[in-house]
Amino acid sequence: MWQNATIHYFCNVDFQEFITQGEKKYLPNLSVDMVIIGFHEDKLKCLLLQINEKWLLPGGYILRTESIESATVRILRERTGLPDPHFKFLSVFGGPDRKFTKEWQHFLKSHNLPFKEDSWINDRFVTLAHYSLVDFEKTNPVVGNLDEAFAWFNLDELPNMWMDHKEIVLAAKERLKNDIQKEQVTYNLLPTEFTMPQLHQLHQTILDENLDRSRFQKKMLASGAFERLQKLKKDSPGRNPYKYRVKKS
Amino acid sequence: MWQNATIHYFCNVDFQEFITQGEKKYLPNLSVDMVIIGFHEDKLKCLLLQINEKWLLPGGYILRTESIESATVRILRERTGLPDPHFKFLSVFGGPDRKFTKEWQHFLKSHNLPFKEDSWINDRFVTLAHYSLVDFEKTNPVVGNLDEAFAWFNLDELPNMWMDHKEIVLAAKERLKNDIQKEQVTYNLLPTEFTMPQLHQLHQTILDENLDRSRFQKKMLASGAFERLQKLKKDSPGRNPYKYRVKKS
DNA sequence: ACAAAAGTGTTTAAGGTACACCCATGA
DNA sequence: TCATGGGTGTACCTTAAACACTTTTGT
Repeated sequence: MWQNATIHYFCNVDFQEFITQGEKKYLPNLSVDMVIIGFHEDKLKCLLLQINEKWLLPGGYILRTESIESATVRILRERTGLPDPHFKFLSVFGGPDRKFTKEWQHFLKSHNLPFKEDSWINDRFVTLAHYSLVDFEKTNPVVGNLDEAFAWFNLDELPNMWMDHKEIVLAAKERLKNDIQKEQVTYNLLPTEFTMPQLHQLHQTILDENLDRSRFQKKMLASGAFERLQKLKKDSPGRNPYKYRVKKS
Repeated sequence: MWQNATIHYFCNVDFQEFITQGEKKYLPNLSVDMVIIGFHEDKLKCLLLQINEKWLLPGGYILRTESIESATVRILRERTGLPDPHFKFLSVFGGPDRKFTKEWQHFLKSHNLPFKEDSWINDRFVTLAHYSLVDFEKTNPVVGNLDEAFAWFNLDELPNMWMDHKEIVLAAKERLKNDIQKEQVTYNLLPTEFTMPQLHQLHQTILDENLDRSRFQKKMLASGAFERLQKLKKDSPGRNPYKYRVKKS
């Protein structure tokens, strides 16, 4: 179901500081959540973190001194190890009942920590959801202070998740379908050197439909966005495909 | 430069309540701003409010008990009188220095009210910018408690505005260009019954380019989104155009 | 030799573009 | 009857779609 799940050794001291200092350090009632999407074995994968059985999106809060973009980059770097991660704004989620009171209560109980109803983390949160397309192979996920593990989930086999986090993932999935048609952004999901069959498969997976191989190739090449490199040596039967790279303009 | 400018009689009592109660009533550090766009005399117009010489977007704060959508609708209704206004999320603006300290200080000074540096309205604000397309003729703008006047400005002749509000308007203008191509949303800018030449002119104005008359008409009719009504009686020379209405499906 | 995989070509349909033509109306 | 504005038609080009064909590779 997931790979590279990592055990996390929870630190009470860090958490206490998070609770007591957070209210001053961060903008209240506002969070950033990241749908981090990778592509592996012909499937779209989403990076999730585990807290108390349930899973949630990587995310965080906005320092009073930083912009939303800075916060997003900071959070992404912390969780993926990527120095210059791709990301794009997705949507705002902010219903009046969007509170994580129960989740935090459960978490604190399981760690024998005192629960305070009026703590800032129990207040209503408006979240700025983003999505990030990453190269699965280059991504080295790291859990946060509170997380027990991380895992890559298939986008169509999501686990039990916090609050509306599953809804956010599905919104990102739909958004990708729209964005892929126009923007080059999608190539972040592949290594810098890739073959047309790989790109073809990626598009088919994202759009969840079969695309004519011939037309796809011609369309991509006609766009002029790629440069052809040497051929790839395969072990499997069949012709060796060319490798391509996104043209740097 | 503007029309229907309305004098506002400022009420100290209302403002005091706004300052003292606002911190409890509203989500802190978060606002909603609206780019309200109308179409009049072949020009796109934007509804702005005046406070102390400078102009700003209609906007407001989010009640702790309401969703962002509710807040947006509430603010729109208050300012336009429209019962069921169109709106669409535009973008988040939230740089670390996005504070209106100077503007409020100026405002308070001019009304002989005490200025408090640590008031919640002087803190950093992340704003959720939306745009709304309205029928110019049906819109009855109403100023807010603090505003001196309202006015419709041409989108390409914007006045001196608060902070990044001009940037937000220009973002909406660009966004319209993208949205008009796919969505029927744009017809909110016209009366329910309109002619093809009117729609043609609207599209040309939004896209800021000439569109082939013949092709435009055929494309619109081929979309099947419109139903033809009786002809319009004109006083000017030339053939009488048909009126159309968006098909209710 | 054969199957599998990758690359290219061909035919047809649909839609975009530019422009020409025709119709209705007021002065 | 002429200028003006509105509606429709046509020829040309580009792109989409479906499918066929060819080349390269491992077995």
